[in-house]
Amino acid sequence: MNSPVRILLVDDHAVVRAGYKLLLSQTKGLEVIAEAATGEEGCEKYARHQPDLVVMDLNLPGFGGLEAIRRIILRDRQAKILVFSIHDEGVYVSRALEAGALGYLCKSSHPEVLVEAVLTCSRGMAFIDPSLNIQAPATRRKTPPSGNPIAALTPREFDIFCLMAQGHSVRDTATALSISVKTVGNYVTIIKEKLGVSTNTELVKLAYEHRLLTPGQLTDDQTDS
Amino acid sequence: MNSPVRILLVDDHAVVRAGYKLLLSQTKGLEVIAEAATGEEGCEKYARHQPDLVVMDLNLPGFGGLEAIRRIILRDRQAKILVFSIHDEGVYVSRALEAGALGYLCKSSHPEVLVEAVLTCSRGMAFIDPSLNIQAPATRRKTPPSGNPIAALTPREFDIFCLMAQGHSVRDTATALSISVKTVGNYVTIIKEKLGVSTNTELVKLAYEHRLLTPGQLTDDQTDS
DNA sequence: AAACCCATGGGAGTTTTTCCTGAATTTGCA
DNA sequence: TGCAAATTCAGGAAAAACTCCCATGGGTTT
Repeated sequence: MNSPVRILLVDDHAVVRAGYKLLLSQTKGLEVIAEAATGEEGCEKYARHQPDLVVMDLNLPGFGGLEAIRRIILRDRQAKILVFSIHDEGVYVSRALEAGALGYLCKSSHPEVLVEAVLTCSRGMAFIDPSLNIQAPATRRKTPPSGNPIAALTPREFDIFCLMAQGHSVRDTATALSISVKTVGNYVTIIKEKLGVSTNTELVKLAYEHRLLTPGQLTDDQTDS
Repeated sequence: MNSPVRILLVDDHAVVRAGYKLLLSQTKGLEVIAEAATGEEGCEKYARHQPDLVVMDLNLPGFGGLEAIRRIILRDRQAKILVFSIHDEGVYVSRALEAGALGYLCKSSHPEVLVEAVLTCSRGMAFIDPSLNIQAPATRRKTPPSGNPIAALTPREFDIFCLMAQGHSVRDTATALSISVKTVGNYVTIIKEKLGVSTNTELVKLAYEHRLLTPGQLTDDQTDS
């Protein structure tokens, strides 16, 4: 505990970042040395500051958090990344670990758990929020298949599935990921086949059914008058 | 400024609440006296503590933030509610104001803006994040004709919207309605324009957001990996 | 090293969408 | 009642997206 743990915060909500920063700085030995709002910025700041730990949201503009994790890991196999997402779905947890994350927390976790997770991960140990009763996936970089067809998607397919399910067009998705429209088109075809659907709209349905997306809060007072 | 502003925080993410709490307590004169994680709890805590100001997320389990706002306002016409959401779309802003909110902020706003908004609203004045370049200040508790765009659809358009939103293809929809594929295609284009979206997938999203569809029960195991 | 999986995209043909146009029918209302 | 506006329906042409098939290169596995 001589030198503090230098942390990079990646989250697209400025206020939320500010809150975490305060929260973390409550614990001595932790220091937020940089912040980023997008995946791109996160990668860049990682390279620049070489933090001891990254606390990363998954839902980021541009290429998402998963891709950011992959890119960081690509540069630094030893990077310690703690995912801090609003999603408590198992799929996301396994995807994040698969991408190279060391820990996974949910934003609805208890604040003390955040600190605990940060400390644990900073020592290079995995930490998954126990309240997310996810059976320990053990080592990172494992992809055991399961009954859920979504789990059968490759990492890249999953990225594209997420973007498409959020309502993006093939073109937008391609732009966001900086790859060819053709590639995305081909992926979408394969994804639909793997998931057993025939339209893009069914993809979105599936995402909601599997709680990868959750309906917002626009309550509807019928035909307002 | 003799007595501090007593604040009720409503947000379903515990860590996020903890962050806000710290952030707000940085400013003297502000005091978070209660927290709630759901709409129900928010209403209950409001009644119990009679805070000077409510900082409310919209995305809440149970009945959403909007409904919570309505219920609080129903009990206390003078309640001061500052919405603090991740959404920066105008629809959400007008919905919130319509429900009775006094202010609207986005989580990606600058942290200083949060404090400013809290102070402003606590004095009973409206505050809408300027960076959300929203035009309508709209006196609160007014019901502007805006309403939801889905209500603007003609009956036939609505039929087609529903079918498409359920994941059907244009072809299937045409078959189901015994009209030409061309006709349905044209409708879909118009519907998308009316609803302000550009892809079919966004149509499905919209249907879920407006609770025209709700995620059903998962049939397959959701505990993957 | 041979065999695979994965990510990436080109080619080409098919299908869907978009945009523009025009018709028949219904509706609103003055 | 009558006429304008709105609604429903659909064709054609060009643009976009979708499919299917194939090829390359980098990793892993065996």
